[in-house]
Amino acid sequence: MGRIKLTYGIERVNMNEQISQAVIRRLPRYYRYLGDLLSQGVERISSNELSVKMNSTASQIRQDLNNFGGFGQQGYGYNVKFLHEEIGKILGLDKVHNMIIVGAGNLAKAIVRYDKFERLGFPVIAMFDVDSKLFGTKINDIPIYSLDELEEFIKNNRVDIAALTLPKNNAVKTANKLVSLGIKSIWNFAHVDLQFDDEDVVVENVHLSDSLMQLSYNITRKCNDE
Amino acid sequence: MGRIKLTYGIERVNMNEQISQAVIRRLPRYYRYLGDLLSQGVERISSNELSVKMNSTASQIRQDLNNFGGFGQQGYGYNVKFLHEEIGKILGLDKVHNMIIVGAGNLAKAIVRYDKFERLGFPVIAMFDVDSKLFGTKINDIPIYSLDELEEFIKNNRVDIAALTLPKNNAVKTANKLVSLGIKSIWNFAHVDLQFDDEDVVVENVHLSDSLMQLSYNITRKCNDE
DNA sequence: TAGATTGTTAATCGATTAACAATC
DNA sequence: TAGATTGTTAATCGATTAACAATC
Repeated sequence: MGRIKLTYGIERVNMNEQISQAVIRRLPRYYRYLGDLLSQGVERISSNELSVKMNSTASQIRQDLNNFGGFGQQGYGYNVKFLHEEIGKILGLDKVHNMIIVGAGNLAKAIVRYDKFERLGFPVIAMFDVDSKLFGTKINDIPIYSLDELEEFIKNNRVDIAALTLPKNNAVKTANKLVSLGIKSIWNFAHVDLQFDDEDVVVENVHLSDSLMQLSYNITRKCNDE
Repeated sequence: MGRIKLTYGIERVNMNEQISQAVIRRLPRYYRYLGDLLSQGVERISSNELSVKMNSTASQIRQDLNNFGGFGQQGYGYNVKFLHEEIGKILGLDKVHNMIIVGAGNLAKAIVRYDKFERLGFPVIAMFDVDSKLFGTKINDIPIYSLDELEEFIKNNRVDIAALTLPKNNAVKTANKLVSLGIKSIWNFAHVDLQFDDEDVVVENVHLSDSLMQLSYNITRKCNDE
């Protein structure tokens, strides 16, 4: 089911065509829902059934998926296991991405102790901080080094992602240092938008306080509605 | 500057008109940039100057702001302090929102220890967990109670927001319980999309692994580009 | 006043939804 | 085969950008 379409699908994929961020934002969500279906033992699903579960539309799901290829089969729908795997590949989850965390505070601790990321293929291999009291200690078996050791570490280890969990004022400086050392992707939790001239560097900004303010806006709006 | 327009602006505001989520998502960002300008001592700014700083367009900024009123002045631009305050009000930051955290794990610890949220008007007033070893202990002076005490606590204290930082499998059940106890807004970190029939309940889902997968997609895409 | 910049309308662009022929 | 459901084109909707008269 769908296997034969795979080759066809893959051939159709044109990674150079720009795919909208709106679509990309939805991919992890598809992945999650398909994972849930998989663990429930569901074998196949139609775009319509999935749209009901996801509070979306069948049209949107088919459009989104067809950006990457034809993963379904007329009259049948989509094979859950196959589609889950394919979206995983699109998201790069078939590869391991080594991660370091810069700034060994509470958020870093939360990330390193949360096994979900490791299971998805994003193991934390080291943490860095400026606080000398932390040097040599470990959290969840992951060592904390001095920021001064960053360069050497990056030389000797493959680092795919650097998570930045440090105060706003140090974030830009540290991010620039990371990029100058060859880091190509940054998962930024500092409350500042990072941007780089280098087109090769990708950044994902996570602003928890922005999220909280959005919630607050919606609370406020509800109160003012009749 | 702009003061006179204020009354006019406020009168124009129609909270019942639906404002798009795209606009709302940008509000905290405006608030942040204006806050930075404020602390830099900048007094006025034009939509064009701001658009350069924010990597946006002057048109979009003016359109966004005019959803809520006319905050600027022709020939002058926007008064930074005034606009910052006004956006703060729109976001509900002029009020205090008491927050509880359900699930006293590492992420909860990170939130409660991060003073930024308190400064924005979102103090954590209590935490709850199922682990009896934690009952009666405190983190950052905030007490941890048993989940069984939730009902009584909510009766005796004003709780505006409940942050959910617990495993996926307990999240839905706990969220339903919270809503049944009268909680109207949930900041959800569990890896599941929460939804409620009750229109009054607002939810903000924060999916860190979705964010990480988005980053991963962009890494993968870069590699495949020529 | 002249210059600058807003608020706002109109034009464009892109994303979502609808429809349906293709096909399993 | 008949029924179901995709892949894909066309229509619609909404969001962004451009333009400009209003006005400080």
